[in-house]
Amino acid sequence: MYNQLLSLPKINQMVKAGIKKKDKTTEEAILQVARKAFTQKGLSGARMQDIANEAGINKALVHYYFESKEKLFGLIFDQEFEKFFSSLASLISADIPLFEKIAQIVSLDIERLSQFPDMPLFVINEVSRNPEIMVKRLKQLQQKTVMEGFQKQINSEIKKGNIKSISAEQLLINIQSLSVFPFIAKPMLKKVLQKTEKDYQEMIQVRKKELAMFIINAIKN
Amino acid sequence: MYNQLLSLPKINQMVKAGIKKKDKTTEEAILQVARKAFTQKGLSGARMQDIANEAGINKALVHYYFESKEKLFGLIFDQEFEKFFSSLASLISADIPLFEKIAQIVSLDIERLSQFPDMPLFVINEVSRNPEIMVKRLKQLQQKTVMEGFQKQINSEIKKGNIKSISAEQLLINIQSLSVFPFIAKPMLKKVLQKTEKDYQEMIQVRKKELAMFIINAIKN
DNA sequence: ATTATTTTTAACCATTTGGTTAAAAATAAT
DNA sequence: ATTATTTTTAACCAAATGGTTAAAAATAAT
Repeated sequence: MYNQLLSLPKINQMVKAGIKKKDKTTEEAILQVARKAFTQKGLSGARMQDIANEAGINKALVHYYFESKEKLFGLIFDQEFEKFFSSLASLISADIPLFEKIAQIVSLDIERLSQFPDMPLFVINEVSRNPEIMVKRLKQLQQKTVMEGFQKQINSEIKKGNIKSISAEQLLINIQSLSVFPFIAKPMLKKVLQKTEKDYQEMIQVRKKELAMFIINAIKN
Repeated sequence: MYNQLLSLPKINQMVKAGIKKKDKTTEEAILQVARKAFTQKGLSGARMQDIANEAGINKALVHYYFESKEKLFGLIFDQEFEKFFSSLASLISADIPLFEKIAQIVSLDIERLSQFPDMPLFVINEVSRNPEIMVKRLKQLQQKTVMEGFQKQINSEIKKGNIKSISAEQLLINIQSLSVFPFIAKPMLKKVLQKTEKDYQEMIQVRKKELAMFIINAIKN
């Protein structure tokens, strides 16, 4: 890494991209095991040495590719944060009937959470530990417009007498609570409810079917 | 601490308790700052030196009173875990009408969570990191009987046609999700919804009023 | 007052941790 | 083939970390 400006693997590979097929294996192997380490153990719990070992490489190589633990963590966090909110904003803004929208949000949430079960606790944790981490990531996500649009849709349904009075915020928090919490609290709930992994996943599948109706019933007149 | 069997401060003070008024200040000061450190930073993020500093004492004194980081952590975890589940089990088993029970659970939850906002994320985190930690704590909590009783009450309401079909488990998960999640995700939700601390607390108060009705509406016929 | 006991501290210690360096190995460019 | 460049490693390093020890200070017992 003696040419700091031009030779950083990432920049280099970006430049090279398209010209020759990139050998991403090392860099991607690191990212893969780093994601696992950070999402499972958090920033302070993860160890650079463990990441190197599990990637089957020297620790210095991790620094060669990603400079510091914080930088590597930042990349992982960005990606997981993206997973948390991606497609949610556009769904909330979508021009579809409210009840259908609720069903789609729940469905999307549970699919996404089944695919990335460690993601929500990781994101919530690191934001709790360091709220500033969100600031730069939230810029493009123009939530104001999104929420205002959603509130309008809800107000319209209230006025029509289709649903009870509720704020867009509270409804959204309710939907996310009901979707996300069972994944965040999974290890605890598993023990408390004395469920096997299979049992728990079946329970989640039942939720996927019932949750939308539960929410719709809660607000409909 | 040269008399390992008899002189450990805790044992000693227990023996002395009642005879002369105990000077618990040091031990309690440690517990107080340790709770803050562990609940905010987790087991791996908390530092014994920080705990000593914030308690205004030498680090060796922390070990004198609590032996090791793990032991100290264990004490804190037990207490926070207790907060999480205490009074919930008895409320679930209480012989009161279902809708009233739901309202009381929600009310209890939100009061408890307002008082100990760091507790749920802490417990969930540490259980996620090390699920075995729950095993010993869960023995006395004979959940089976509790859940069976609750299911009977629900089945009875279903049979009477008062509520829609739902399992005790799913209903309980729903209640806890809706109560706990806004506290766990507070820093994130605060940023996303662009709320000040005051705004957020007001939002929680609104929830406290509306949540029980939301749940009851969701299940009632 | 003297002794025994408990509490507190300063100074250490071994290990872990994130990070660096210089050189070697592998690959690409000429 | 030779040189330049990139990738990888072994060996370090300084700081941090959980923990220990021996002695001092404070308190209690006699």
